[in-house]
Amino acid sequence: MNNHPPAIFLMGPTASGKTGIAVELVQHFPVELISVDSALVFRDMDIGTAKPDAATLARAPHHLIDIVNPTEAYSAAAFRHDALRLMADITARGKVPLLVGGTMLYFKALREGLSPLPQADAALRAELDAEIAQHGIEHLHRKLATVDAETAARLHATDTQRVQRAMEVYLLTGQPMSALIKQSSPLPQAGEGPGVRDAANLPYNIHSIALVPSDRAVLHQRIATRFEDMLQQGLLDELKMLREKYPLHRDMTSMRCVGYRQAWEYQDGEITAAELLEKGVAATRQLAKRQLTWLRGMPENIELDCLAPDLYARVASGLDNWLTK
RNA sequence: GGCUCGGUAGCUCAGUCGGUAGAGCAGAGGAUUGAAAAUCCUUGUGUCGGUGGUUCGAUUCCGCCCCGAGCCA
Repeated sequence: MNNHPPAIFLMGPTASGKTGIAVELVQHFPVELISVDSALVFRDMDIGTAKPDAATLARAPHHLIDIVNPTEAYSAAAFRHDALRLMADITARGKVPLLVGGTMLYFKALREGLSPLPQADAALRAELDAEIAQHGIEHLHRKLATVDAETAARLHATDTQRVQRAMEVYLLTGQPMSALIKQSSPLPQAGEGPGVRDAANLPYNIHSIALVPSDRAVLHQRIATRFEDMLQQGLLDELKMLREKYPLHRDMTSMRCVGYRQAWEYQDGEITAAELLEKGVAATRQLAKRQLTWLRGMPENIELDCLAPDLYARVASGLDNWLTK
């Protein structure tokens, strides 16, 4: 091992029970929680994001929850910055940072680092949006190919978000994104083990736990029940309140969140109540699937079945062994 | 009880002028560098309701039966 301080990752798909485990851990271990969740960052978005309630948060405070308005943008880079600062603070207090959440890109950005690319530029994105609306994304992809053939080849011509981002990077820096990435190369080279990677990019010893369901159908059932509960708890009222309180637009990041997007479509009369339920549940299942795909590609994880009745005991004993080692 | 229209992939449906069928959605797998709960890629064998008949060959035409919806009694 090395002399780096300890930190814990607790990852899992939506509805896998991460929060419950984290809240329990905080009462038995000297840990402080950092949320790794791109939706929990938004203030006033509580029901649809399954945010822990006030009583739970009082008992088990989470960093990086309720830190931006739904009209604002957050990002993987902002997360990495915030998380590194918090991890240092927590460590200085003699506690162990416990990073819990389901936004796997954030975990990856934290663990492996990010290339020094420019941050998003709202004005430029608006210009590119207009160009895409007028000429189509394939046109922008062809344009990208003339200035950054390598990135254009890597990206599918219909991947609006990535093609636009690659063009944004080029226009902001005058250099192709592919070249900028190579210059910095913070990502691990072939042959490097995870230990080397961690040490190089994240100066902590990581105990990384992945909660994965042994039976997908059971997770799907949980997801359906949970979405029904959200509707009962007033997801639609919450969205109504949000739309009154903030100048929201449906293509803002916050309003693309699972549940809110479908609720918005319902409120605008585009889908029926039955479709809202069906689409909301399906979108949540698809989110869980993508999260599980990420986890499969992270071999350094300790995998535990999130459906196991003694899940907390398993997590706790593993943690106990690791911390006292 | 009579008439009409339906019964095709998990769901909603298209289609085959007779040569055993295909879309959307869902599902599954994958990608993932400042929007990531985003964005995108790949993936469709199912007694074509059942059973007889006509035919070289029926999911397709005909008869009967079953199920559903509607109308008339």
